[in-house]
Amino acid sequence: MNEKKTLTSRQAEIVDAALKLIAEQGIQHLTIKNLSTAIGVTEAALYRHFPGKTEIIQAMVSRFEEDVDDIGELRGWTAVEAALVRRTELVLAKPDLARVLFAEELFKDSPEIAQILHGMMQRHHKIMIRYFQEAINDDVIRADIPMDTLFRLILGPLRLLIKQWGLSDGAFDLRAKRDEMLKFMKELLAPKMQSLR
Amino acid sequence: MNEKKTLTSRQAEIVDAALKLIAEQGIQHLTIKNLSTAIGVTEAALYRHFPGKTEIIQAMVSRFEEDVDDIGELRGWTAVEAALVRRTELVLAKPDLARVLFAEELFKDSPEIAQILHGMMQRHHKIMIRYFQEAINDDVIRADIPMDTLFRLILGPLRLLIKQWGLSDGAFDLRAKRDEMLKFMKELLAPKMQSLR
DNA sequence: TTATAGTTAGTAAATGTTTACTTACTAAAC
DNA sequence: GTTTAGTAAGTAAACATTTACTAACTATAA
Repeated sequence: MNEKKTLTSRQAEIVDAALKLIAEQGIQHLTIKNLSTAIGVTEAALYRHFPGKTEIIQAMVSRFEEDVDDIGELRGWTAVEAALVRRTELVLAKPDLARVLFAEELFKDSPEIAQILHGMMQRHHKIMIRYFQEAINDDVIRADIPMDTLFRLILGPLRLLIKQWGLSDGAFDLRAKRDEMLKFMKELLAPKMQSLR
Repeated sequence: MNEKKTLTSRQAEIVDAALKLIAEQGIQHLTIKNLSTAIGVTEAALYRHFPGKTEIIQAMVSRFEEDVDDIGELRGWTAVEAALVRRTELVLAKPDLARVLFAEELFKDSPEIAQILHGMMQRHHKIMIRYFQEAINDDVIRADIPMDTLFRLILGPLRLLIKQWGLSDGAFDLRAKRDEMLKFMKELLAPKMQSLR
């Protein structure tokens, strides 16, 4: 559907700087001036690498997609856990990217970007629901919770955890809290009586 | 600590318009020009009522405080439920305000505003934790989940629910989904054996 | 009662700055 | 000797804010 847009090293550098700018100072400070001085060139130089600001933002958003999906061959609850782990590891590896990832409001302009994000969310939602269904079939989590509610009960806490971590500037151990959360989630969502099999 | 800043009717009108502008078009469109034309006056007229744009945003944020707190005489799990209900009702009653409420990133500028928001969040967190502790003492929810994790398990799903509702432009029944979520939350978080009492 | 002075809430026009973007030129690499 | 990646110096538009002025009230002193 979308062609892979391989970036030159300079383009990647620009996109990284843009990400960092937004993460640290908010989207209001993502200006051509700030971006160019962050890299150490003049404003005009950016236009050698991108046709305009919009395309820079687009390239930035597209970068999200690389990192989000793909859990390998896992399935069921194992896949759910792997997905949540993967997401927190992404946050730890690229905090700038992560801080922007959950801020869908930032891109109210430019319907193109909003649509990319929306598509990503839809896809993610679909995949997670599949894992949930498998986990239910495996009798690992209870079957009486509607899928959308289940999604919120699991992804909501994770998002809040990541947001708190970002706002606190990494003040607590994200991995530890994530593992703790996962442990309780699995226990809480387990079927009432695990007798029959 | 903070003096009550009673707004004139015109000031309130400006703040409302600002809120609406942000909710509908994002903070990028909150300009003096857009704001003034939304109200139907010239740009300069706004400066008769506020010293500058910063103060308008500040007044806007301050307005949140009125609506958030205060659950009355309730306590324990009842108070938790009431707090979550109150929040969704606020979203339903004032969608503009609500959509801005959860967008902390939008106010990275102006440390004053960030501090107001931070203070609000802290206070809210503290109150909720107190209710949780009461609910644990009442043997309504289990005692083995750390408070901060419990907070995320309960508030995370609510935030996600509201965010989804906002992004979907009110496409589903927020009250119904909230009640469903609350029902499952209470059941999931109940102590394992409710025998002794 | 009617001048006088002051306030309130507005305007039109101009300010200086910042925005994204362009043009013309240049040094070096292939 | 042409492509590549940069610069210096600009542009028009949008931005927040200021200025000088005005019309409609309001209180007060003659």
